[in-house]
Amino acid sequence: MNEQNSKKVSIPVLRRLPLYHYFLTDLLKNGQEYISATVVAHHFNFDPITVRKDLALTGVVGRPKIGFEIKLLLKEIEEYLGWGKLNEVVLVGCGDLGSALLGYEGFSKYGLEIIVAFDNDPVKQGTQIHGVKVLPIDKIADVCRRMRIEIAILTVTASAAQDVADLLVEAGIKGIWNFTPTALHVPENIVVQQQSMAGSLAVLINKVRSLKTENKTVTE
Amino acid sequence: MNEQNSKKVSIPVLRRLPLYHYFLTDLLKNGQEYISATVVAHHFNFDPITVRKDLALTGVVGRPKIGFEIKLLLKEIEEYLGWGKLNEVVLVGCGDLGSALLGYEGFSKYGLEIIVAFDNDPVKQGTQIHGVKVLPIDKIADVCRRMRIEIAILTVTASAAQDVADLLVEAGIKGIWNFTPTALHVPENIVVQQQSMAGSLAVLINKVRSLKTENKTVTE
DNA sequence: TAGATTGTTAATCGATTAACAATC
DNA sequence: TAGATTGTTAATCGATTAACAATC
Repeated sequence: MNEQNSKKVSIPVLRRLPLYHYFLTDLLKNGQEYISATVVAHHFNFDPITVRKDLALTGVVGRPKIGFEIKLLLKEIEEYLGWGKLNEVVLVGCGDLGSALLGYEGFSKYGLEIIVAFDNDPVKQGTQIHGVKVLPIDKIADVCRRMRIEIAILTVTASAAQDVADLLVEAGIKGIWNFTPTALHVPENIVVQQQSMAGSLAVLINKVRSLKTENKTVTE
Repeated sequence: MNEQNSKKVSIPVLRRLPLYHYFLTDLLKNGQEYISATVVAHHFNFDPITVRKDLALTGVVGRPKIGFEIKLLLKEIEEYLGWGKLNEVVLVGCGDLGSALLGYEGFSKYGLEIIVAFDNDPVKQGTQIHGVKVLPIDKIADVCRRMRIEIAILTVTASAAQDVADLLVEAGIKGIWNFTPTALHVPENIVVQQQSMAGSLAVLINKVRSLKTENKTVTE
């Protein structure tokens, strides 16, 4: 029944599904029961066909003229993205950004729970930030192995990034969400997800700029 | 000479160029003068052809067997991405995430300067966070128009997002970097860049998972 | 019934990867 | 000179968009 897990999934789809989920949750809260792909598409300014194909991946069958059952859709999106079983992760580096992520309420909605944080500042060690306990860095291997943690969020300084990544790999981590600008070198069977602030910004600046030249060309 | 600005630029390239820039800056600091696309590719685990094509966009000509002049490459990447003229932006919403971004040192390196922040909390108004002055929300239109601000970073709560976006559009903003999970509705000539934390996380979780099933299939 | 919406197969578009001659 | 690396044209791959019959 859940055969689609074995098929390769496209990255753009993985990015869109959480957006749908957030939107549908809101609709359900307001008492709505059904939604058409057309309406979802319009809300996000996506192509309707794209949305229909995305929703088809979840296996939920829609009814012509009526649309998809929201409740079912939410359940299957969660299943598809693996939010069913809470993903327990750790965070390393409790600076400004790390602290902000510890308090980011979106995560719990998205099947993610930060169960412990690490920092090398003795002042922070033993305290709690947004309800998450902070431990010394040298406890990483012990904690991660014992709790079978697979994913770590990396928010240390750029210069410490590679060293900490090495520790995480050593501790059995399988995926690192890298918020530092440092390119990490890890073994082949470890996944690094680069969260490049500068990259996103570059895209935005470019779009705004081409918007302006566009207006110059199209004169009407 | 700078004819490439009129051509459409691919988004993946825009995301990779800042990564190269960061790496090359480091090399230059260490006294290196030339770099080959092959070495850059190896550092980021990219295909060498991809890097060569990306670098070709800047217009810098490499020398076979030697590579590209780093100094020149940095200059042209900055030119290409529009980092020459500092991009002055504002930030709205000084919660945990907003405050963290106000202190994010990476931005200044990337041609971006947050010149003022806004928040509706009277306690924060008039103070400075990481050296950036915090003003009341109702000053947005005034400040943005006077300083000809084009880009805003949105880090308010999900429920306030659309209202603040309306204010920003009214104030003449052309691009919004949206860190909230709310889908913004704006006029056609306004660009919204969605920073979806949940999306990135979904991608990472999926990769880690397919890694495991892969290992199960390939038995050796 | 009529018409909007679904599900699916085909066509387009764009990015990545491959191939190879040119060059220092 | 020999060989690594560049620059460029062609082939592959995958995602988005288009077309259309099926259906409630």
